This record gives sequence, structure tokens and C-alpha cells, in this order.
Amino acid sequence: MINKEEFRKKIIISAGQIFSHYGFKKTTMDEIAKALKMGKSSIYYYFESKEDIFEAVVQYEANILRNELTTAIKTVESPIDKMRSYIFVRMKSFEKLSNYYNAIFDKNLDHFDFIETIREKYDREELAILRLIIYHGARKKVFNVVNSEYTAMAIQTTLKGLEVPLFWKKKELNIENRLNAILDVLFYGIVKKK
Amino acid sequence: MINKEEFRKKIIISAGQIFSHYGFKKTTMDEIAKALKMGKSSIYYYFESKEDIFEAVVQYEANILRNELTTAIKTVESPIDKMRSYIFVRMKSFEKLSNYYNAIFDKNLDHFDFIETIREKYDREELAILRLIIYHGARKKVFNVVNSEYTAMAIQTTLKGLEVPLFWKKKELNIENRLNAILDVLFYGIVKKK
DNA sequence: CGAATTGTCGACCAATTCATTCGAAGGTAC
DNA sequence: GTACCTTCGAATGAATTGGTCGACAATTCG
Repeated sequence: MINKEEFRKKIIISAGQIFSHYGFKKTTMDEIAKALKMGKSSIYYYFESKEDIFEAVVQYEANILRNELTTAIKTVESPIDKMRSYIFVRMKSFEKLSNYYNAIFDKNLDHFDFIETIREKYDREELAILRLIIYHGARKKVFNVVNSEYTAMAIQTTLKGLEVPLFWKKKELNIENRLNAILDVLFYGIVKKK
Repeated sequence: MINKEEFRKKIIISAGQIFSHYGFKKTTMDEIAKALKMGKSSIYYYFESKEDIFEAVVQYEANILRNELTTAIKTVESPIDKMRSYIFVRMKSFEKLSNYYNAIFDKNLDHFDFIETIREKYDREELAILRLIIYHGARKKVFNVVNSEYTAMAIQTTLKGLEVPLFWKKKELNIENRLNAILDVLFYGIVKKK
């Protein structure tokens, strides 16, 4: 193999697919190895443990999420579009990056403390992005907010609420519609204009 | 519980969902029990073994398939429509009834002899249905066949071939289009009319 | 009532599975 | 040759899991 890091990535991607289908517990090292056409023991040359692989997978997906989000807000101009774009991409990504996603919600995975760490880091970053969008929106007189920090936190709470139905795998409710309704409330409030 | 059979059915449906997600091996009796909010041992009051449950699930799905197919051919009139309807429904159903379907293809499940039995029975029934459609088509001078029996067998072989890409889970290929192409060949042949 | 029947369950067991270890060995560079 | 990198089969010990059994609650029946 040319490069050890290169191969670690191969493992991460392959294992990620299996984890996403069967979950952490039901996925065996043998399956991961078979998928890579190698002996089970060889995996241990690249990773310390199954948990170690899972952590790498979650990190990997978290990075993808971060990238998708930052490009999403770069490619549009107005604060409203930035906000809309951010929220849409965030939701869409969650459907794909199921390991990152399961890692956060699966009760059986509580004991992995790396999850807590990743989540905290991600939350901090998200808050910073939201704050920035809001701040610029306020500067441009598009948004009317008193305190960007608190408003960002409020929006983040809403977004967390949005994650839940995904977790429950209820495909019945049209996410798209729900999202638009939330954005409507977010942008224009619920109080009738005088 | 009012009725033992009633509850067996509950188990079959619930277990079927879990089996269809994780497969026979990765599904545990505990999970099946938990999903039904009962103790693991209670399940054994209704079924002899895990394999027994799986067999019931596969039987159940096979019956659904049979029903869907027979109604499919009843609801249309012309032999061509009957044939088209039969084949379409057959393929559509296979996507849903994943246990029946996995039972037939999963190499890890070879040793269950009930699978062989079910498959044989199903094949025989299918052949009978196809033969009937063809026979009536011939009577009505819509089809031009020498021997309904052999023609039915030929069509059945084609249908078996169609099952394979489903098994490989390649969603890339548009099943719909492929199906139509096959029906075209089936109905009009590949030899240019003179 | 009380006895028989039905249904549920916790505790337990034996067998298997599975993550992980280890030492041997194939390959390659020098 | 040696030193390194990489792979793997076999072994291991702990955890999991299908299945059993006896107790016992609930219900039915006389």
C-alpha cells in the first residue's frame, strides 16, 4: 500500500457504510474486513479497536457535514438566503450521514465519550456560523435582532427540534414542507404586522 | 389475549419488520420480544424457535405475494394486460416482501429446508398461473404459442432472471425501463416481422 | 371457593460469536 | 543478508444469545 493514511480512509468509508446499515453493535470486525477483502487481524494494524474505527467514521462524517454547510452559505449572498440554505443543507445532510447522526442519538452509544466531545465541538461551530449570519443580516438591516448570540441560540434550539422526527424515521411527514413553515416563522414571526 | 393465532400474527408482523432490516442472523429473540413489549421466554409459548418464526414470516409474505398476484390478473381483461400486470406486480412486491425474498437468495440461509419447500410450491403455482394466462391468450388468438407449458416455463425463467438485480440492490438501473423492454421482447419477439 | 388452564417472565445454561492478541511469515528496500 | 512494513491464521477469553425450566399471576370453569 502506498500510504497508511490513504488506507485508513478506505477503511473508514467502507466501515461507515456497514455501520450505517447495521449500527455499531451489530457490525462485526469480520464484516468490515471482508468488505475490504482482508483478514480481520489486518484491520488492527490501522486502527486500535472497533470503537476507534467508529470514532473515525463519525469524525469523517462530521467533517463532511461541516464542509457542506460552509459551502452552502458561501454560495449565496443575502442573509436570508444564507440562513435558508444553511438550514436546508443541514437537514439534507443528516439523512445521509447516518453514523454521525446515530452516534448522537443512539442510547446504546452513550458511553462513548468521544461522541459528547464531537457534539460539543459541532454545536459551538454551528452557533458561531449562525451568529455570523445573523450579525451580518443585522448589519445590513435585513434582520431585526437585539442580540445575535441569543438569537443564534434560539435558532439552534429549533434546529435540534427538527432533528427528532428524522430520528424517529417517520418519512410520512413531508420534511420539506415542515422546514418551509419553520423558516416562515423564523423570518417573519408569528405576530401579525400592524 | 383473545386468540392465540391472533397473537402469533402480531409476532409475525413485528418480527418480519426486524428481520427485514437486520436479516435472520443479526436479529435477536430479545429484540423481537422487546418490540412486542414482552419477555423473551414468552415468545416461545407461541413459536418453537427463532427459525420457526422466520418460517412463519416467510410463509406470511409468500401468501401476500400470492394474493397480490391473483388480484392483479383478475382486475384486467385482455391476456396481454394480464401478463403485463402479473409481471409488474411480481416485481413490485419483491421490493417489499424482503424476507421472502432474502430467504430465497441468502446463501447463509441455505440450510433451512422449508425455504426449498416454499420455493418449489411457489414456482409450481406461478407456472400454473402463467400457463393459464398463456392458454387463454392462445384461445383468444392473441398469443401465438405451440405449447403453453413450455412457453410458461420460458417466461418463468425470464422472471427469475429479473429477480437478480434486485438481489444485488443496484438501484441505479431503472427497473421500470428494463421491465418494459422485457415485456416488449416477450410480446413482440425480436425477429423483425416480414 | 379451589383446581385446572393459560400466559408471562426471570434466572439460568450451553454453545456460539466476536473483539482483540500474538507470533509467524511474505514482501520490499537497502 | 537485515530491518522494516504489512498481512494473516490461530488462539483466547469475555460477551452474547437461542433456548429451557420452574414459579407464578391471571383467568376460566366447576
